[in-house]
Amino acid sequence: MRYSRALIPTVKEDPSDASNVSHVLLTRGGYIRRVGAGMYDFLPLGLRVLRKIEAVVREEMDRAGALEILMPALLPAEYFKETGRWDRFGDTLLRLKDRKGGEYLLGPTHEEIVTDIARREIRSHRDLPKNLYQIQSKFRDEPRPRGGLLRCREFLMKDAYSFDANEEGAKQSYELMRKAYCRIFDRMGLTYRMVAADSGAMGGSTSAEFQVLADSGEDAIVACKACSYAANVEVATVAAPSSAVVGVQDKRGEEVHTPGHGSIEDVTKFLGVTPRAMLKSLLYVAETNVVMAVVRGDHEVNEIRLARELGVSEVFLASEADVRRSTGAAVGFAGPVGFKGRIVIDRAAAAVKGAVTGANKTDYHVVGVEHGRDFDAQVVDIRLAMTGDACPQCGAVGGLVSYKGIEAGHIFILGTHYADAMGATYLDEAQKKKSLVMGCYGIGVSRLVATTIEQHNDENGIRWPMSIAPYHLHLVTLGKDAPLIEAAEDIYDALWARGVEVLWDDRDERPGVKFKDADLIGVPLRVTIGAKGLAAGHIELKPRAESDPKKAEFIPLADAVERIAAAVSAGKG
RNA sequence: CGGGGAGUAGCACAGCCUGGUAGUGCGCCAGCUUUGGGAGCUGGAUGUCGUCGGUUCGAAUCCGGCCUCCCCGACCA
Repeated sequence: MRYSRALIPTVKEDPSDASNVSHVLLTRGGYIRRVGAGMYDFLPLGLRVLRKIEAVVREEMDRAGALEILMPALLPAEYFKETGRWDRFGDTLLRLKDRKGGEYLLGPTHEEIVTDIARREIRSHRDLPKNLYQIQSKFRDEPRPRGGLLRCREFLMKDAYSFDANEEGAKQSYELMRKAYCRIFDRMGLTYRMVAADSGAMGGSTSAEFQVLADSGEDAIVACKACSYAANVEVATVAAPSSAVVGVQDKRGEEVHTPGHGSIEDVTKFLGVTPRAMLKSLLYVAETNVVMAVVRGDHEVNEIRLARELGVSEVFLASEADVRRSTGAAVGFAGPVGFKGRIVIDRAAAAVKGAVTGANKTDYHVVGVEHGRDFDAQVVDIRLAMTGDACPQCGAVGGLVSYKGIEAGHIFILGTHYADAMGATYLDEAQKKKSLVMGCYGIGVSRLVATTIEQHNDENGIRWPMSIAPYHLHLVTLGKDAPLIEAAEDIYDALWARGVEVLWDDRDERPGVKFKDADLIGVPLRVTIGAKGLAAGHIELKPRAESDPKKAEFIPLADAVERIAAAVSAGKG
């Protein structure tokens, strides 16, 4: 593609509405434009990247034996009513009506539709296993779209659904997908972790998230340095504390005046104790009851684990009014000693001797408190795992490390939930009717465009991995003399003939403009042809990853095509 | 849904407090000069000031309703 004929509207200034790197660079590099909240145009460059990612995903899905189909994005409501998700999905579902008042939705995911295919077309155990997938636009009325392509209301997703005769078969299908997913993310050059995750409300028995590590990620995960353990903090467990933390020993249950010091940070400074020696008491509303959750001062409550321990589906942090009502004190002064109500305490907090905690009296704390001696509470595992914690799997002390991740893929074994709800059955060898056992496997294709940039960028722009770059090579010509243009045309044609996708900046622009745009766009290899070099019989090759412009490699004109083609195929991996 | 912020030229923003008919930079167009890391000079084009209503002789500016967008939180296969 000749730049002069392309549509690559690069922008010098950061767009005002972009808050993360990928959104800024995709906009500045002329890849995407915002149409509305959570809706984007893919301009030519953006679409090329999207198609490259699709191609990688498609190749690996096909390699794993999955069969590509295409289901509609516009769906009749009846299918979602059949499984109850018409109601359960709530406001996230984009609903619409046709001229006759019939109810429809834009598909947020396609379990119902694919299960309908299965119940109509799969009848015998001989038809199994099957794995059907599609790459299709999905629609979700997100409460808050954000991050450019990272969280959209319309986005492109690859969703696959496996059908097996039994749980054992489903596990094999799941394992195939797990391997395919690893291949996909490896090929894209991403640094990621496969983590244990919350199976969600859909009743999945086995599931894993593929989290691409990036500081801008919305998900928190922990992984062990010493073994394979990795989990979303929502489900991560922590090895029980091996030794007690000792705080203030010479006092027992003494009240101290701590005027205006309600936060852990304030109190530790004011009293000269460490956060580890404090008990942080948080009040939660579980259904209609107020429950106190106590964790160590340097720990955070894992609300998902807390809800499970309490046997409810979710918990909410109590309002200021609820806190005052149940403790008789302002927020910041709650404590387990003398608290009237249910108390649960994290194992680590229960092991603190001589702790400092709130006195349930505004502006007062108690010093020298101990679980079991000064108050009673149910001991549970309710804290968020964090860097430095012991690994729950191998026990390595300080083995866990926290990361931020972007969820790029999620694989589940669903069991017979949908098959049961929709009557998707098959006949086994004994002619017995049985429910199909399903799995589902998603990859956020459009999200991956942004996710990759979150991991591959520098101060000058994007640095695409070769496998999904919009072009393999960015050819920059400096000058417009006939011999130079002819040399460029020869190389350009020869490279395309060799399968190298070349973007040729043939614009009548100053060198600085061309170099800046090249860095911003982020094509992995750059070749510069200048008058001086050409006179000396060479061109210049520089990888985008090399930030020092002086490190460019000079290549004799005669070897150029061969060398570049080799560099491209090497980069393709 | 709670809290905060913003809608003025293609983009980024100033002007608003203290009402008098719109400006800067980038980009765009033309010319001259320039040409290895976002050039210089000269000239030029471009605005329903988000929208509806109110106050006023007069509204980008003051007041009210609505819409949209962004950020933090909540939410989230």
